[in-house]
Amino acid sequence: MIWERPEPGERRAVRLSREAVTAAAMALADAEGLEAVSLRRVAAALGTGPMRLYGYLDSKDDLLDLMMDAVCGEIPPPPPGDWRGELRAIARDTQRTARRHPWYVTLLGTRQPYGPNGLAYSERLFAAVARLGLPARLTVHAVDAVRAYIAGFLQLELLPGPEAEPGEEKLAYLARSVATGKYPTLAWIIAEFEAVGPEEAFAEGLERVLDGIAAARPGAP
Amino acid sequence: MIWERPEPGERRAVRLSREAVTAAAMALADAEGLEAVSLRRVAAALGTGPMRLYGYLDSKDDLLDLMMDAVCGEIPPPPPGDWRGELRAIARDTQRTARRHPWYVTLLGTRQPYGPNGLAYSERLFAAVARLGLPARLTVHAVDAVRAYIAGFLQLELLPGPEAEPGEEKLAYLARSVATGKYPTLAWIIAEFEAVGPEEAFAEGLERVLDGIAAARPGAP
DNA sequence: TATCGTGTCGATACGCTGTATCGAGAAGGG
DNA sequence: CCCTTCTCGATACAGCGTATCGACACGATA
Repeated sequence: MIWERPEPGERRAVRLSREAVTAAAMALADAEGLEAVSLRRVAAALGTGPMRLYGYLDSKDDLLDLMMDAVCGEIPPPPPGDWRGELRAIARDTQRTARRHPWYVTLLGTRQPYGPNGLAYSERLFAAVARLGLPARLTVHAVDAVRAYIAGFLQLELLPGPEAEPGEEKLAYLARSVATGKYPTLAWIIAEFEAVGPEEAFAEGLERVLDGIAAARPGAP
Repeated sequence: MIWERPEPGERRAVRLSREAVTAAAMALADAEGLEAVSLRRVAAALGTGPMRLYGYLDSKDDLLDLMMDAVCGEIPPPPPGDWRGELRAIARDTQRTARRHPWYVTLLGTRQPYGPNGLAYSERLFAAVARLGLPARLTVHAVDAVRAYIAGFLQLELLPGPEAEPGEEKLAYLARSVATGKYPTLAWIIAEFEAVGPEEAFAEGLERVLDGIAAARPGAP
C-alpha cells in the first residue's frame, strides 16, 4: 500500500550520534532499569529502527561500554588535597553517581572501564594513592583494595536488601530463618541492619580500608 | 505418525529434584559460562523439555538462587582460630571457590545470598568479626567492609583484564591510550599490572582491610 | 475390577531479544 | 543525466522465558 511507504525525501530524517544513542540508552536505564535497555527500545526512543544503531555500534556490548564510560565522566575529579581526602571525595562522589544510575553498579561488575573517562577515573585513584609514596607494587595493592571496596559496597548496597519496599516478605523470611537459632551471630546483629544508613556505613568501612593503607607505609611486605 | 508418539508407560521417565536441576545448571555454567544457562539447555541436559523444570522452580531466578546457594555451600567453614585467621581463611576459600565457578562472582553482584548456605556463610563472617568484641554497629561496618572487599576484588579479578589471552588487542589499546600522556600515574604503574599475581594481590589488599578493622578497636566513632 | 478425579508432563505458542542479510533509495561525482 | 557508493531499515532467524492447555499415568473410590 502506498500509504505506508515513506514519501521520498523523508528518509534522511535526523543525523544521530554515539552521544545521542548513549543518552537515550541511559535515560531508558534510569527510568526502567538496565534490563529494559534493548536495541529495539533505544532505537524506538530515537524514532527509528534497531538496525539504525549498527551504524554507530558494532554490538550491544559497545552500547554498554559507552554507557559505562559516560557515567565515569559524571564522577567529578576530587579537589586537590592529601591522599586520604582525595580518596574520600572520589569514593563519595562515586557513591552519589551510582545512586543516580543504579545500573552503573551492574556494569561495574561486568566490564572494565577502559574508555577515556574510565581511564581518567583510574588515573585519579592512582594519583591519590601515589601521594603516599609507597613503592609501585604496594600502590597497586592499595588501589585494588579501595576499588574493590567501592565496587563491592555499592554492589551490596544497591542489591534489593531486606529493607527494600516489597521486601516485607523477604524480611519476614529472614526473620523466620534466623529464628531457627542456626545463625546466632546474625540474630544478634540483625537489628542493626536497618539502623545504619548506607551513607554512613559506606564512609565507615572506607575509613577501615584507608586506615589499613596508612598502616602499610613504613616497610610492610 | 504413531512412531513419534511415545509408547504408553514411557512417560514417567525419571524423577528429578531441585538438586539434580541445580547440578545440571552448574555443570553447564562451569563449562560454557552463565549466559549458556537457559531453561531449555538445562532441561535438555536432563533429557527433558523446558517446562518440566517449572515443577521444581517458579522462574529462572529461582534457579540462579539455587546455584548461588549451592556455591555458598562449597565454601568450607574456617578452622577455629582468632578473628583475623578466620577471616583470612574465609576470604581465601571464597576466592578458591570463585575460581572454580567464575559465574558465582556474577551472581554475587546480582542477588542476595539468602539461602541456608548463604546465611551460614554470613554467620561465619559475623562470628569471626564478633570475636573482636566491637559494639554491634562497628561489627556490621567491619563485616560490610570485608564482604565488600571480597566481592569487589573477585569481580575485578574475574573481569577479562588486560592480561586476558585474546586481550592482546585490548592491551595494545591500553598502551596506546597511556602513551597519550593523559594518564601519567597509570603509565608509571602499568608495568606492575602483570607482575602481581591475583592470589597475592587479594591477600595483600585483605590485610589492609583487616588492619583497618583492627585499628577500630579502641574507641573509634 | 472398573471408573473417576488428580496431578504431572511437555507440545505449542507468544512476545521478546540480538543481529545477519539484503533490497530500496538518497547523495555525490563524472 | 546517469552511475556509483553509501546509508537506511524491513524482513528474517534462532534463541530466550514462560502462559496455556490437552493428554496421559497414577491413586483412590465404587
